[in-house]
Amino acid sequence: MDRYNFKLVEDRWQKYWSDHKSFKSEKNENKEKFYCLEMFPYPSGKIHMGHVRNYTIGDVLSRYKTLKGFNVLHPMGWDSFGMPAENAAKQNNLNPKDWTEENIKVMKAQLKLLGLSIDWDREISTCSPDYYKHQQKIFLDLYDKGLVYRKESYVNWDPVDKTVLANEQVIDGKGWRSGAVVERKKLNQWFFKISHFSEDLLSELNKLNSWPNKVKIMQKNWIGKSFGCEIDFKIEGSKNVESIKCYTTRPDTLFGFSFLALSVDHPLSKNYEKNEDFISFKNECSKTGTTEESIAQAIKIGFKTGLHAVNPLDQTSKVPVYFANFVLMDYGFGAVFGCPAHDQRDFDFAKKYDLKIKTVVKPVNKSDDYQVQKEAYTGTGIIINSKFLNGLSAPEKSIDETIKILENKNLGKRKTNYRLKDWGISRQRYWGCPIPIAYDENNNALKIPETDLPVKLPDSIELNTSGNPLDSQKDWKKIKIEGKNCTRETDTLDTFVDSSWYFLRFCSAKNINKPFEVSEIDYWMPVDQYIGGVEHAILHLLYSRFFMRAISLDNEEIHLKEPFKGLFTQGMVCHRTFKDENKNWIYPDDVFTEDGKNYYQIKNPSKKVIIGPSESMSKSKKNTIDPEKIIKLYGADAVRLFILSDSPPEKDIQWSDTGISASHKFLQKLWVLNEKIISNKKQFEKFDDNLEKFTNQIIEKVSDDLDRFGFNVVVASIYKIYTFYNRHINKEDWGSNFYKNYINILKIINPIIPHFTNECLEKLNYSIKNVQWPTTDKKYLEEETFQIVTQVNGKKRKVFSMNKSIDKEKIINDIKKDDQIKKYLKNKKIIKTIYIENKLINFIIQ
RNA sequence: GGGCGAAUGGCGGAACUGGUAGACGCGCACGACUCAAAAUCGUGUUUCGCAAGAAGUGAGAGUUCGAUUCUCUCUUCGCCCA
Repeated sequence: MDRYNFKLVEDRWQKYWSDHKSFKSEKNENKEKFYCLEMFPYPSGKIHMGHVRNYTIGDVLSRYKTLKGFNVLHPMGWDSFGMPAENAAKQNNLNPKDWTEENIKVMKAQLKLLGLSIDWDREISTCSPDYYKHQQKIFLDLYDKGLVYRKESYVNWDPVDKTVLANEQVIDGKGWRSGAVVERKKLNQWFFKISHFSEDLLSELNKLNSWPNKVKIMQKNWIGKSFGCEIDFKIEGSKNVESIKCYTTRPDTLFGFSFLALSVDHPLSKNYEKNEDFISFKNECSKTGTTEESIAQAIKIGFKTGLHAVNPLDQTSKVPVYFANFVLMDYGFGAVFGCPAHDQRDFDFAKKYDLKIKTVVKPVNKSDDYQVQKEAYTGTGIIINSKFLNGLSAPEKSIDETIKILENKNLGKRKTNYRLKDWGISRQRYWGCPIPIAYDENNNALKIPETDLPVKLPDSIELNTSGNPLDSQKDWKKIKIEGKNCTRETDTLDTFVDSSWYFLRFCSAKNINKPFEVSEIDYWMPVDQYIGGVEHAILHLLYSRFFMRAISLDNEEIHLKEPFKGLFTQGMVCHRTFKDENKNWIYPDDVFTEDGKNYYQIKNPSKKVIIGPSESMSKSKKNTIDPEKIIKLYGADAVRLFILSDSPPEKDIQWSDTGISASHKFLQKLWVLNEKIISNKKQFEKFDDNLEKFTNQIIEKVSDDLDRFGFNVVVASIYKIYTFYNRHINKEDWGSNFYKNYINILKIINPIIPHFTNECLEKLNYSIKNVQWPTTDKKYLEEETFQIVTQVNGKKRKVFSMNKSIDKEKIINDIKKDDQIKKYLKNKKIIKTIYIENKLINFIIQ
């Protein structure tokens, strides 16, 4: 008997799949399709355990659906533009393209080691001109539809490196590389008008029944629909400004109005352009970053204009107008009315500049002379100190009432607002998709003619320049459009653009003329099951939903709004962390243990290791496990089995050495079982009912569990199957139905351990071509006997086995006569008998 | 601060619509094989109790014949937003 040689078996089947193009997918109108997609990876160098988990889940589902008779599309590609390539290239003096392509080669080989059922003929890479030329075409289409525009906007500026930073490169308000305090800088940038679809993106969330609720709620909050009021404030003290428009969600607190705050970019700032105090104030403001968080945390500062705003509900009340660093031009009208008593930010500002704090909402249980003290009161309550609004319950009634009054007096207008801002897509980087635009001498934007696409990135480039590398490419920048000398746009597209339509490209990955073929999209889209990390719950998914709408807008052929019908977000892979006595992180590979409790450094066995909590695997904490190493040690099937077992896929999983080795050992046991079964030469004649029943029931259970992503429970069933069959073959007669059932078992566990089961099936001379998921016979799914749980006053006392044919009266009478039950019923009056068919009986006694 | 979610043996977790809590795995214990160890196989394993039995799903209440499951309050933890 041979031991199971996973290396040999896995190599063999991977070669077989590759040679036979087993996972090649083609449109077939006669077959129901299933588009299974996992979020494609960034080619960072090596795959990590998160990828292993993500792609194993998708692979099991794809293989399951294939067996169920679906025409499955399961593609893979590379999200290959982005900063890491540019950074790596800078550090090692390489070309980002070479770095990226090398990584793709390595990672592709690693993915193949996992035995994934991917149609590699549809492989795409977003950094390839074959991909991004179509993206440039889509960009121009959206431009024509009016969904792309250019405006001045802030970026994070590193004043030392003289470069634009992404939000994640700003750490505690400082540049990640230089450590310099990041400033705000205004640049002309391109935007997608995602706000055009705000309402639709929000309301259609309801229809996504197969999305996790959590993700839908996150998107809803991100879009942030609010109902409020647009108010015109009369301005006194200025010759050229009569009024200022302002948006608020809390007009009901207008009587607590004590200042008007404007963004430094508010049109009114033009009047102060030459005021030196204002200029230095504006400079001060620019030292705050651009994220909402940094603005919220920054110390509130203001610049007093000397103007006054009149309270529309009380003309006698006039309050000062300030410019303030916490007001953004992007939200509302770049002006907010300050009500310090009921907004913490306004409260802080009022305290600092000694402004009036007037309480206008009191908690329900407080008296009318309630006063806000140390902090703003933002809860619900009753309106006070507000003349005709007094007594209204806030906010539910008061907001509506106030808006009505303002509208009647022509002082304001009801308005819906969205937090969702347009999507800024310009990036001042080299390694991204060039924006297909050029500018004429007057700085008018012109589209690059379609015949000139793709706008290719120059191959050789000096990356260690300050600012955007493309900007210093003098020759590349020059272009003639309609005979006019123009200069190319040197910004590239946000990499989120690349991933916003790749699922469409997979449908016609090799079409060189078009981004996609409509007939292919009609057949394959939408993605039936999308699988990925919850970290993309907002941006990537929202952008993709936007793209689908943008492409469908005014499109006669495509009318799809939602790209992903089903969504599944898997949990992270965690591992315990190790530190040495100096609190430096240590790799798990560099420690050892003998008792599983105390760990020591391999290089220094006398040094004890400090064990930290289990956290999601990350390079910075050095708690990563290299999948390739593990696959080589235990085999892909063992890794697949382990990564699916124990934890439900939506929750975090703990990586453990004992766990993976248990999976590996289990496969060895399963192999021994299979060898015993293969070597049997006996003929069996008696049909085995029990075997038939077990197998039918477990097939049904595994199907149900796979349908609801219960992979951990499926793995438990596999262990049960082993125990059952291992016992069963000790019997003299295995049953005439033995091999049929055993083959069905191999089929249902095939999605999880495909190499192993294919090998077993082949050894049984069973053709692995066109394998179908086994069907079950109802006859064997139901038991003729059932267990009836007998309770007395709700407490379990005894379990009886009964035949289903016996009627209720007889069952109750028989049970009452049972000695053990009699004990509890003796001298007691039965008040009530609760009988649940085939399940339970409960006697209620005094 | 707001939103969402979670809490079950020594550990990871199971329990579809309220109906036998602890499936399955890890760990542990005992036994078999072995000169011995590893590996492997077998048996057991919520707690208390010799037992009959009792208690038990983060804490406290509630609805119900019956609650891990439904409702309310609280505690702790996680994620997201600020």
